[in-house]
Amino acid sequence: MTDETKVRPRLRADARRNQEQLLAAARDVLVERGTGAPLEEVARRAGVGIATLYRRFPDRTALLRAVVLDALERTSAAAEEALDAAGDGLGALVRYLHAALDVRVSAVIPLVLDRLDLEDPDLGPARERSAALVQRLVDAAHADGTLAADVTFADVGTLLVRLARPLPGLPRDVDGRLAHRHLDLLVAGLRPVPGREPPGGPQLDRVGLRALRAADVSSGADERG
Amino acid sequence: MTDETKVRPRLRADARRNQEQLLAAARDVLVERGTGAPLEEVARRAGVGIATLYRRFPDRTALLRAVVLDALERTSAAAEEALDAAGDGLGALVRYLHAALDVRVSAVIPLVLDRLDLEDPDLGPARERSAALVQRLVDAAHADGTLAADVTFADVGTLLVRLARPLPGLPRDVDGRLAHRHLDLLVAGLRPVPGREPPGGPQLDRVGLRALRAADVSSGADERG
DNA sequence: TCGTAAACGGAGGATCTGTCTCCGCTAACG
DNA sequence: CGTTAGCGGAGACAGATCCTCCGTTTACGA
Repeated sequence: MTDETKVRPRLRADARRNQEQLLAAARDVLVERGTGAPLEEVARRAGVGIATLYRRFPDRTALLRAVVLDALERTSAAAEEALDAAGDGLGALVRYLHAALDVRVSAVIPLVLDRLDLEDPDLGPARERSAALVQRLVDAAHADGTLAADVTFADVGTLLVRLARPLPGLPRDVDGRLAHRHLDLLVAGLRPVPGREPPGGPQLDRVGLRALRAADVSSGADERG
Repeated sequence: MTDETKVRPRLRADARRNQEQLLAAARDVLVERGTGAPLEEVARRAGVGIATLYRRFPDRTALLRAVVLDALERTSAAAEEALDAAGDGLGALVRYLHAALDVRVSAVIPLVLDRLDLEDPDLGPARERSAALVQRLVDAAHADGTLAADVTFADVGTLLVRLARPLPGLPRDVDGRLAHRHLDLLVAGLRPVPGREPPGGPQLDRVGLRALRAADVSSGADERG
């Protein structure tokens, strides 16, 4: 096994370091500039030549896949942690949301929906797993009555996207802290409030949300703030 | 005066119509694709030839300016309406926020911060006026105790941006209705909640927010979802 | 109804932007 | 200290976008 792993997959130390920096840079650039961002920008932010990027990731799709996979793994880990932790259902959900905010890309997965085949053998299961974990968090919070019954999986997911996307024009650290702050504010709105009339608009579960996305073929998704 | 106005500024009926459609299309495209979006897309969505766009707006900057100016006027009007309406402070503020959501562009001003000089003779005052009106809404809501004291002008403004930016991958009408729904949910978090511990993160007023933006020179803002 | 000037649309050349490869140089690792 | 994995960046290529020019269409006053 030592031999086995040594044979080829073992990268030279600098190569491994560069690969990680590329992934991190790609994560940031993806969130800030969208899926169409110049790869040279990714390389620059990673402090690496453009050739090094292409050496590791043969094309844009490969890079995006790697970023998304990484993000899914991280958010799944965060969700599991939240499920294990003691506390009420909403507490766990919010704990997860805070963690997911830090993994900025988690929120960004919808951005790549139309560029990547999410049903492929790697991504599909990872995505499924992540979604199932969040679903469990939502269910648990519904079950113990700490999450309002009319707040759905889709609400949680899309609210996370809204919070996680960077606000243009703000320094990154301020933006990040504001996101957590706004999540704190939002929490009160997720609790059941006795007399409140239910929120309007589409009340979508996981399936409903996915169906809508599949249906939407139009509109190139690239943004350019 | 009839003569006066007739002399030149009077556009032919079709020209005026086209101009309005261009503005509307530009608004949408700007929000969805950012400031770098192809102008041909704007023309196409407006149902107009590219030459017509260039005839009305000599360059990208002129078009962006027109869009922003229009947005500022609309949101100012909405704010005034909200101030006039009966009801408590938070009610008025929320009423304004719902209206501003529909003028999607509110979300757009931060996008153009680095492309446009917001201090210029047209934009500066319009922006000032709009901000002052929102400030009054916030102050009034603080004054009558319906808005939590630790929720600031900057929170309101940036939350609006978060809500107004379209979620990629969703049909437009669903996206819009979800935004209103999420605003409904958020409202509970804006109310003063007796025992609650204050939200963390930067508590910025209008001046503080603007200062941060001015400081931030880096990062091209274009997105490409 | 008709004439005229305003307005329109879109083809297409110029330009800009980003992709991705090739190859000489650098530095890990044994 | 030699070998070779790995690096960086110039630059040819491809595609997208800009923006003008000009023949055609249309609003509107007479």
